[in-house]
Amino acid sequence: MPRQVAERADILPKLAEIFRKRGYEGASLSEIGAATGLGKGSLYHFFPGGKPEMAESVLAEVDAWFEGNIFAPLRAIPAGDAAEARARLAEMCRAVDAYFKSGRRVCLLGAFALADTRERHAARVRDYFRRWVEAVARALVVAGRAPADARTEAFDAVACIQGALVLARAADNPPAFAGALARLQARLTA
Amino acid sequence: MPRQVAERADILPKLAEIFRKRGYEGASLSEIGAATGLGKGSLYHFFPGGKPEMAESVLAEVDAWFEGNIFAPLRAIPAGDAAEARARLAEMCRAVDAYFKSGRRVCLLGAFALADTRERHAARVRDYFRRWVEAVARALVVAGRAPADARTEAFDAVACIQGALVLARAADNPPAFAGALARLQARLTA
DNA sequence: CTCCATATGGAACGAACGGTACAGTCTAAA
DNA sequence: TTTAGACTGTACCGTTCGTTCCATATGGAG
Repeated sequence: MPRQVAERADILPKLAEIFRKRGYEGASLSEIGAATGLGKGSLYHFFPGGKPEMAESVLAEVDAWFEGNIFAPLRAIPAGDAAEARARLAEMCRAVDAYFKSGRRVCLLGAFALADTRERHAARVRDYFRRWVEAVARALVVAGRAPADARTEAFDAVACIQGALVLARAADNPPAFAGALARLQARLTA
Repeated sequence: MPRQVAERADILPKLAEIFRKRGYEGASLSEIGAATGLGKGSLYHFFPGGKPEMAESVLAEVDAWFEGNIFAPLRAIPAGDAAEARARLAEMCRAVDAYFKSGRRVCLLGAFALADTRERHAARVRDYFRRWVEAVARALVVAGRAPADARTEAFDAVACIQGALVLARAADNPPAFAGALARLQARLTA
């Protein structure tokens, strides 16, 4: 194999960062080139499908991270182990706080859910949030909630996270996100 | 005065609708022209500042609507009248549900808080959410909460609304928004 | 009717867009 | 040392962007 100066995997985080900062439509190829340090030739070498493929790849990577680090651990809680369920829900809050850098980072899928790219990535965004809510609901059932209550509480929990991100970003007040997460953790593990 | 076929006030709702649907960067002048039924000449006649002025005017109008219909009523609750405070908090939930068309409409300021236009409209977005949270907190204090609790609960309430909008939009499931609002109302008026 | 400010559509503009083409650079294997 | 092919920068393409400009239409005031 010839040289491999840049890796697709190295580019994706930088791509994610610029899509977060500028949005899909707002991120121009020249900006992307500047942010990644890659010329258009390299960009189109790694992403022959152009900007749509870049965005899709970024979403897939973010989705995979959440699937592995957030959703799967919640789903894998042994039935009946309420204490473990509470522990993993608390761990979710910690991991979410870390991922979003305590409110300094925006949820790309949340932003794409609201903005112009809704149509384009609707299926992936829908699936991401569905799996998140279902994983939390599963954990809450193990923790002792009635299934119906667990579902609404899980919805409200994920909504709380997303809303706190919006408000923390709007107020430019990252600590507010951490505070909201702490209260959420208390509610979930009550 | 010569004819006035179109009014600035008539255009703003249509502008808001297209910014909601396509985002700031995604909404092109030709789309805006098609959506409003106005040529570029008319558009630039009403908004000499171009697209930035259009967005700013829309945000100002939305902000004014919330100020008059949501924030002010909450702020104006007579001190000590806990029952009235609960009633107006319930009325806020009803008005919010109506405004967002039960989850079929997106919060423009929330979307702008996350997306590419963050820098441009940061001050207005920050002020909007700050006034919202403070108004709810004021009502909660009158309803009997301790000031510190009222502040965090108000933050969580507005976050819940914004997050529910994100999730309802992502899942393409408007009723989920109404459900979240109903639960929020129950919590606030408890 | 004549004015004239207001309102309007659309042609035209430069700039920037996303995307393509390709010659050139470099490295690992032969 | 040669060579195949992964990588890279850049010039360039057609398109569309936001904006400007202007000829024209309109309707109340004089």
